[in-house]
Amino acid sequence: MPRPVFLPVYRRLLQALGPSHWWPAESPLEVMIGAILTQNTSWKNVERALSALREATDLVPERILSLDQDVLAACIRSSGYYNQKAHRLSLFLRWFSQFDFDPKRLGRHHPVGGLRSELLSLKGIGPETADSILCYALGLPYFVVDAYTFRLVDRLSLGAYPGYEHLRAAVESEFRHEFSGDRLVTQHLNEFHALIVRHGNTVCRKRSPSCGECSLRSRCRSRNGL
DNA sequence: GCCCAGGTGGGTA
DNA sequence: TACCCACATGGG
Repeated sequence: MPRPVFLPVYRRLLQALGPSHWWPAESPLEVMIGAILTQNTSWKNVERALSALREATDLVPERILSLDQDVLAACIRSSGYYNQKAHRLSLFLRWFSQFDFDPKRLGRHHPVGGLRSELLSLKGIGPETADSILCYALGLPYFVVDAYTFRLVDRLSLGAYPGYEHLRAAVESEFRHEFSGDRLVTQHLNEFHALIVRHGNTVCRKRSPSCGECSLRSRCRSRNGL
């Protein structure tokens, strides 16, 4: 096993920011819906959309599916790309209905790795959305790579990872080696992604020559945070 | 007015 | 494989 590069960053972020208790949602289904709505969109706008959708349907999946497409789109308008996302959300929920909207049943049904492939086969579910669902809704050991993660790897010169899957595999491999058991690995992968997002969109958002708040200060400089 | 935000899919060379 | 573009709102 080569020298770890992500674990030191993880520990510094955790020490600087404290635990995250992610994902910000009340149920696995809400995590799944939020994961679709937050595609290329700020979380603030997603919260508005979730509130409107909750108002209209109580986030009961059958009720969401019973809405007309244009009504659903109107509910989630604030999250942007509302026509596209209304369609994606319907496709996803229709697929999820075969498991009676039961996350546990969904987790049990598939062999290792099979569930991820099946999620990726759904229109509108790409790698980041799939891994968000796997990690934060289902509690499975997958690391979520996002724009912040690529930026962090770049700013801190953590190495060359050509593409999403390479970076995900590298982080997961390091964490699997460090922590034992899926439960613990999941917990730390969950926390690492959460810390990266929190660091990216709060602490280091401002255009400053260094980040005085976190332990990445010496290298933490960029157009946009990290 | 301009840039960006916890992406994804489709088209073209 | 590597780019390009559409999709769209709301905040700084």
